Amino acid sequence: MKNHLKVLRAENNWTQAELANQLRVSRQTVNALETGKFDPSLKLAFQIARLFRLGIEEVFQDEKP
Amino acid sequence: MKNHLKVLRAENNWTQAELANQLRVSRQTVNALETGKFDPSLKLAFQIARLFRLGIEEVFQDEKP
DNA sequence: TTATGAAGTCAAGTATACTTGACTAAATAT
DNA sequence: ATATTTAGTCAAGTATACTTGACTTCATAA
Repeated sequence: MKNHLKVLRAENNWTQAELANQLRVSRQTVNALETGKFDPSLKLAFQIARLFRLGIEEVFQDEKP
Repeated sequence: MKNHLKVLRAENNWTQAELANQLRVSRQTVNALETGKFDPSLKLAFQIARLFRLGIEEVFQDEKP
């Protein structure tokens, strides 16, 4: 699963900690998502898409569908 | 998180086992999703949306956004 | 009536998402 | 030169997604 989180965050000039606060997850979770350690839950994916006012498919893309 | 899985499956006249096979998950997982026991992973949500040729937001809806 | 298929559920186990706390390294500010 | 901020990472723990195997109940078929 690919995501554009790092780019979207950069566009908003947010630190990982600031993004984490808005999503109500830990800074380490944001870092792990950006560095591809794991994929978010569906719930968190919804929150992220909502925050950036995008569709889930715009933020996340299935690599091997 | 709400989902329309049961309706979508019914529209296709599939059993839970048949749907599970296509999604490559267990029958119990499909049942648990339909009966609201838990939400799918983002990966599985993508697979489900893909199978029914819908967007993720059309199949799943965040209850308390 | 008996058998079979489908849905629902439970227990116990494994895998993955997410947490807290701590530490390093690099960049930036003082 | 020193202090602070940010990103990245690790370990250990908790929460949730998903598995297998078994069992019950209901509906329909033989």
